[in-house]
Amino acid sequence: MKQKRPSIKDIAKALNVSITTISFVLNGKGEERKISKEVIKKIEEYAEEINYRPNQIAQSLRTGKSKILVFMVEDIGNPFFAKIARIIEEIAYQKGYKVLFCSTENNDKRSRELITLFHERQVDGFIVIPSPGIEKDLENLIKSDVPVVLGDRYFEDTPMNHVVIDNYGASKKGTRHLIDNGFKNIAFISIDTQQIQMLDRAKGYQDAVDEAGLSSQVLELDFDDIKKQEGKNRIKALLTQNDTIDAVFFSTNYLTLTALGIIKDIDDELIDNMGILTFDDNDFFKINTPSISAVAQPLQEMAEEMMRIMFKLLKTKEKDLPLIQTVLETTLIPRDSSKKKVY
Amino acid sequence: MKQKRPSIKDIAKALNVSITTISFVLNGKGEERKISKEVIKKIEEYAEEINYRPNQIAQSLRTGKSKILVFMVEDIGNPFFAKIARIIEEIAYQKGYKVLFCSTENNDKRSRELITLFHERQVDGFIVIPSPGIEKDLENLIKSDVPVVLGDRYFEDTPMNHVVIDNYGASKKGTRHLIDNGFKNIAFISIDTQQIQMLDRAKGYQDAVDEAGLSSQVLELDFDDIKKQEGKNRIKALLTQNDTIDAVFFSTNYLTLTALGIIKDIDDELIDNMGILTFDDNDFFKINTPSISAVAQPLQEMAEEMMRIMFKLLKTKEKDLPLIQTVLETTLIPRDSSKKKVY
DNA sequence: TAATATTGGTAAAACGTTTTACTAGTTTTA
DNA sequence: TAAAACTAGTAAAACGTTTTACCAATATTA
Repeated sequence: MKQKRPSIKDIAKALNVSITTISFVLNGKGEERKISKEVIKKIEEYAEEINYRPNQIAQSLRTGKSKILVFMVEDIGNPFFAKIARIIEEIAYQKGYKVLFCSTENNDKRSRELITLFHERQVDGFIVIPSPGIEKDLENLIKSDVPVVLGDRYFEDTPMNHVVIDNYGASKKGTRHLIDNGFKNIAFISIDTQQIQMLDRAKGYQDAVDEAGLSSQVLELDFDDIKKQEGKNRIKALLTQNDTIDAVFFSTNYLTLTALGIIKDIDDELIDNMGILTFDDNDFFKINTPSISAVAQPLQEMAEEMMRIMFKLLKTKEKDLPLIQTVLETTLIPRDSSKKKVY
Repeated sequence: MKQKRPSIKDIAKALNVSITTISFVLNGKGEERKISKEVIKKIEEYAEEINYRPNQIAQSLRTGKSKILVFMVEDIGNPFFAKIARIIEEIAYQKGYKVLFCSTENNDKRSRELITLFHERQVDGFIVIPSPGIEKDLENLIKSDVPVVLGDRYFEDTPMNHVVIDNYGASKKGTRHLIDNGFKNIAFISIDTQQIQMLDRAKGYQDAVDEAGLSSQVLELDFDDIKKQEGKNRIKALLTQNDTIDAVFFSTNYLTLTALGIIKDIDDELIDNMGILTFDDNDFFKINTPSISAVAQPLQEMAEEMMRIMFKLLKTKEKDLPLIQTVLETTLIPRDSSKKKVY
């Protein structure tokens, strides 16, 4: 027999007190509301005894709060995001929040639908890796008092709370590393997008190359083409037609895997003779032969900082909290793929 | 100015009809309840015009349904689960459901807490990769009419809906593949657990080896030790102290990464001279040198089947639907790491 | 001693739906 | 032509909370 969960009403009936009193006591407002010690004790004990749990849906309906956060990423199947998700999940649960994950595919339409969907569902806050064109939608969200924290990138024209890495610096440092190790003709393979994180990475590369008096070589792929033949062909073309290129720097993790495959495909030796550096570390890079050098983002710190901001926003009622915009540092992990080549 | 979302009441006021009528119409019961065509049209048009969206929280409170599913896995940061999660998410959204992901760490206590938590939150269904000791908890869930679908493993003593792979067959096939390619002393590295999927895999290995008249060599690690030094040491010990081993078969993805690192560590040539096969494919195995052979699970199919069962359960009111227990086939992907070695 | 303040609560509205039970008027049936 | 059936709706309860506004009884103050 499926018996229903006890509600406040049941307690009221059993103890012969009003539901108001019970609600006050159970929300810790007993003292404040001058409820006597005995009544408080009685209620607390009974609630414990029958293992009473408030119905969160009812609470949500009444208060407008759901204790649910949403984490919007490009693709939850991408280990980079999955790892961050894991940390966010952990922190949220500790504070009594749950997290919904969703994948936007970096697609504005989809992002918009998801935002609307979750806003309607009264989620309490959005942590989002934004697709390029949802600036306005996020602005509206913020206007209607929903906490929003951006990760990985931000909008130059619309200041919001965010945590990002120093993309320019990281990219410059990475490029310099390749230069320092003797590479003279470094290609930069990236995504064709106006998103700030990619622009900054491109700029870091460009400046480092310029300062060293070397020439630059940039290939920008369409986001949707990466995994398709089209994208593969373009990478292959770059690497085969231009045989002066002696190193490549990949601007983001989902390029690297595809590209490594192509490099192996072209020529088994190529991977050993070419300098390789990638943004975003991955456990496999360590064990690959050659092991792949990477610019590692501080996943743990990023997640922690995003959540710190989120909870700050959730706690305060003030609308005009000063923006928090955190910039974290990356770690360059030099491995075999970017070692000086000796001939 | 934050203006509140229109509710049914607002429509009622504007059109001068009762909220009952509106509810009926908006739920497609207009005809059935004999509401006139004009009224239906009027309501639908107005709802459209003001972009009315029902408040799902209120709906949930009233109906007891939340349109939320939960997907419980060992670790959402593990690409194997993250990939499945992605597919499940996709299917769920198409049907108007949202998905909460959570990581159990294969820990019973944590799993139990999560189950309680979500049950209280009225999630509509559980898709779960169960930790070993939560049989009873899941049983209770099912008794209180909550749809449950297990994935990856099941409980022998308590039949539930599940979708798994043919672990025995897959493991046997994999072992045979190694044998066919000339390996004579194949070690099986696995997790020390009584969970059915692992037992079946061990058995498949054992039987294949026995049938070929070869000797077996099994190493079982503690789940919690894998990433710690303790686990690493034991793998290392096996591979170095016993130098007759010419191939290893890893029973699950999270072993493989660690172990490959160790193999590289022991001796740079070792990885080329030893046969390697692993359960669970990964994009990196393709591009590793040597590329790693794998027993690939049909992620897409698994997710689809779990969701098919879930929706079947959600749709029916009948308590005693016959159990659906699907067994899917794996694909052996032979790559360089399991090729015949020629000396 | 009359007005005021404090103590220890409670009643009822509200959040936004769904759904059951009802109704007044019209049409059909016998 | 009286009863039955249908049409086109509506009123109100219910889901389980939180919170505002109130109250009666006692204690304090002027």
